[in-house]
Amino acid sequence: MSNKEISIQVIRRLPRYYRFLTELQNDGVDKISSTKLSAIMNITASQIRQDLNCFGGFGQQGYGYPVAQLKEEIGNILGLSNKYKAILLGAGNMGKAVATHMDFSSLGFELCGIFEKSGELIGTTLRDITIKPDDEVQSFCKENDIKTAFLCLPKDAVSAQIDMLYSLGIKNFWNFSHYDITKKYADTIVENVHMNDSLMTLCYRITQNNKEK
Amino acid sequence: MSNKEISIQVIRRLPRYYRFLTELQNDGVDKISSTKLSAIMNITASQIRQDLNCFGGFGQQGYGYPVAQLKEEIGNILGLSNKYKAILLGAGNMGKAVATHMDFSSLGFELCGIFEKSGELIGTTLRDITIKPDDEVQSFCKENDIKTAFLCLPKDAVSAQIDMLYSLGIKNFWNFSHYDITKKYADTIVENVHMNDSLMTLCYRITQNNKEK
DNA sequence: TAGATTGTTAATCGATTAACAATC
DNA sequence: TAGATTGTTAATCGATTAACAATC
Repeated sequence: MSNKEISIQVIRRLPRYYRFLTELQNDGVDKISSTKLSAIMNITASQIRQDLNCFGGFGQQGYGYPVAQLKEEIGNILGLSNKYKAILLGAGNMGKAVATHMDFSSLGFELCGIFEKSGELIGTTLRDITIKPDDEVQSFCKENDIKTAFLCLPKDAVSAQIDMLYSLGIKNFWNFSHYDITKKYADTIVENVHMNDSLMTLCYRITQNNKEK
Repeated sequence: MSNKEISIQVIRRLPRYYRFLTELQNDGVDKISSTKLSAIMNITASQIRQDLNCFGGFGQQGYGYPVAQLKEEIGNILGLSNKYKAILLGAGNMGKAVATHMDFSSLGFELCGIFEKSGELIGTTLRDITIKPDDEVQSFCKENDIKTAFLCLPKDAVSAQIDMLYSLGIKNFWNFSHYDITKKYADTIVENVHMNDSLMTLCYRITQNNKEK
């Protein structure tokens, strides 16, 4: 397996390919050329071919790409058939949204536990998972060999918990806070969802657009 | 005002600058050099100077950048002091999280209305806003001159509503669905929050990391 | 075989980094 | 003035696009 580094730009496009291929599959399309796909996805055919060839030759000259197979290949590259055990910290509105919205099993994860700092939420359930108090995180992670945490906590709460999580061997994070995990622990894998940043960007673009008129 | 196009990469870094500057300000720091800031933010000093100079010379040779002033400048560039009126469609878990989590007024927006397709949520309140039924969207937007919508709906629901929203003159979207708004209406401004894609990327990186061992 | 479309190399474009003169 | 640090130009690096030979 040749492990030449794939750029993060390419990786971040894979989910989008996967999504469009799933749609094509559902529409009963069984092959597609890079040119046609490029029209659907609003990117260049060159980029599609370059992207896919980072991982191997999935197409067939003169024919195109087999939709179902390509989708599966991309799923494999992403590792979506894994069941990485994860816990969710924070069962507030964001945690609730994450727990209920995401189809973890088709995204490579299994949500095993949900934790809250205390209060009336403890003991209630989300998606058949009983919310536990924070002070059980440690024992739970050890027992269940948890390596991944979804952090739906405010920044300060993350800051207060991160050392404990790291010491438990949890090094993979899906982070909704603005706490900078990588800065403190360089050997972690962190995907951030920064909703504030996204909304600020929208604000900028609206503001610019208004100026141009 | 010279309007040479600023690259989206630069724009997407502005919220992060803003965040770090806010922190520095809270810590009572009143000036900072690009070199020191680069160490804190884990980027190069060159990039900081290049980024900031897209918008003007905010620094002072031999001294550095005044923290409070620079923060304010970036806030102005982003347009955070605007109060763009927006409605939220979808008061499910994600909509609830968005409505309660985000401090819209410091992000350039004002949340004016929340709408749900019907059911028991209608009439309840979120952040002092009474949730209204979908069929009032049209009249509400006209009365209140709404130009922006936050879409916390599943893809199919967006697909069913987008023409109506567009016809009302709503062209700015904060979109949590995987519906491709820009593809249908090219003259819209859309910021997507694709949580699935983010989690898939995390999955990929974990999978890669496991392989390397 | 002829036509189509990939895989892949080469050219272009743009973003990041380095260097340094300007200047506080 | 000397030291520090910006603003800005130049160099480098990497990503995207174009082109085309390989091949189904």
